This record gives sequence, structure tokens and C-alpha cells, in this order.
Amino acid sequence: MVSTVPFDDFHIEDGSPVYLQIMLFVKRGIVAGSIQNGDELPSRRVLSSLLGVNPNTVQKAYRMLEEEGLIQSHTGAKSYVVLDQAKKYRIRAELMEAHAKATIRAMRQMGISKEEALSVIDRLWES
Amino acid sequence: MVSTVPFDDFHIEDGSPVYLQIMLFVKRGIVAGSIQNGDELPSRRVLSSLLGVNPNTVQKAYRMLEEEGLIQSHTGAKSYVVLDQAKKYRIRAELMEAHAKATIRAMRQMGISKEEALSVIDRLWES
DNA sequence: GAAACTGTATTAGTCATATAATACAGTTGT
DNA sequence: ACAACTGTATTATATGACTAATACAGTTTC
Repeated sequence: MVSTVPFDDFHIEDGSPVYLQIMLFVKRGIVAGSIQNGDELPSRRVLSSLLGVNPNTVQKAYRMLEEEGLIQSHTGAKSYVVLDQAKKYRIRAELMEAHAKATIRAMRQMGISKEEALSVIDRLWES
Repeated sequence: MVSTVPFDDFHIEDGSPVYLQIMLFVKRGIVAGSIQNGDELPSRRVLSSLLGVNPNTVQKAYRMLEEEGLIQSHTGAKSYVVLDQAKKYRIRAELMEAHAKATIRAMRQMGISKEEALSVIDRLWES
């Protein structure tokens, strides 16, 4: 079932470039399964207007997603998600490991034990 | 026992501003206990030379740490760490919660269960 | 007191991010 | 065919992070 990638629950935060936030949102959606092979992406103009950012910013995110082989664009036509199991698995592993390792490094540098780190995450999970 | 804050195991990564990385390193050292009240900080020039960055970048980090009340500087003299239990506790809670929440949000957006998230962190902890 | 260190300040320049305005090329739907 | 959408490209501008060079003020040490 082909649908349009929903950007409803995407909100811009500060701290990292917007084009990276858009890329991450798409990748996380792919891992979650809410974005599937063949799905249609909102046009650059539509999404930039929806997010309140410049079309060039969306274009940059889309272009880099295309360079990673996750979407395809052709002048004049809509852009579509291009996925297979291998890509999905790769992204899932990449993102999970990256996030986990970042957290672990921070916690270790603070001298926090594995047990306390896990317990804090467990406790804060529902919120 | 007063010593000089050690920046030996600090390495610059790309992705976030260097002055923020320096601030984070100091804060994590405070939480870990390797940085204590009264400790002496390397001078702006010495640290910038050690890290291979511009003195202004170190100055920005130090100035913001001073604005947070974690260090004190006086023209002509060295800069020192100024801590008490309340500050340490506040920083510890702030950092732990920030890191945990960031990880949780990412994992949730990927549709990863709490159990799998915890298990991944547990597995990657030793590395 | 003088040298050698401290912190602080200013000015100029580069680079990445993002905005703004505009233009052109190709498609889709009627 | 034509209108209304697509993607793509260019030029100009602004801001934050960072570099570079330099200057000045205050301290510590001998």
C-alpha cells in the first residue's frame, strides 16, 4: 500500500542542522516501518512550507537521502522511497548502535555504572 | 587536594561546536569526580595549543562555564573550579536526564521496545 | 622592577547553515 | 496543448563557529 510520507509528528529542534534532522526523521520512520518502499515524499516546496523552512534546506536533505540510495528523484516528477530488506537492516543497525554508543560514552565519562544508566533509562522510558 | 584539570583524554569530535565539547568534558569530569573544587584550569593559551584550536574557542567555553558559576577567572591570574555539593548534584541530574531522554526519544521513534533498547546498551557497554 | 606568564578585547577573514528570490526544465492531469 | 504541479540551479545575504593576529591589563615569580 503506497502512501505519502507523513511529516505530521516532525518538529524542528535546535542544536543540529535542519537538513540532518529531516534525514534522521526519514531514517527512523524507515526503521519503524511507518515509511515503506514506494512511498511518495512531499514535494520540496510543500514540505518546506509545512515546516517553515527554506526549500533549499529540504532539497539538501532529499539530495543526501538520494545519495544514500534511500529515495529517488526525477525532474518534473514526485520523489519516492526506494527500500529493500538489506537497506532497512543496515539503517536499523547503524542508528541503534550510534545512539547506544553515544549514550554509553557519555555515561562512562561521568563515571556512571551500567546498572544505574540502565535503570535511569528504564525509569524515564514512559514520558 | 588541588590539581590541574587534566585534558589528556579529551579528543575533539566533529558534529557539535568545540566550545560545547569542552564545556561537556568539564561537566562530565565534575560528575565523575576527576575535577574537584579548587582545581586549577589550564590557561586559555596552553589548552588551545594542546587541543589545536584557537584561544578564542577555549575562551568562549571558559566564559560560559563561568556564567554557569562552575569556574572563576580574574585578569592576570589562573582560573579555578568552584564547586559545592548542590552544583554537582544539579549537573549530574541534568546531564543524565538529557542523555537518557535523547536516547529514549530516538529509540521510540524507531519503534524499538524498551527491552531491546536496554539490551543493546547492555551488550555494547563493554567496548 | 622586569620577565613571563595570566585574562580580556578587537578586528578581519573563512566556512557551513539557512534564507530569499528567481529562473528553467520536465511531469502529470485535464 | 495547457495549467499546475514537479525537480533543479543560481545568486545574494545573514548568522554562528572558528581561525588569525594583535593589543592591553593584571598576576606571579625571580
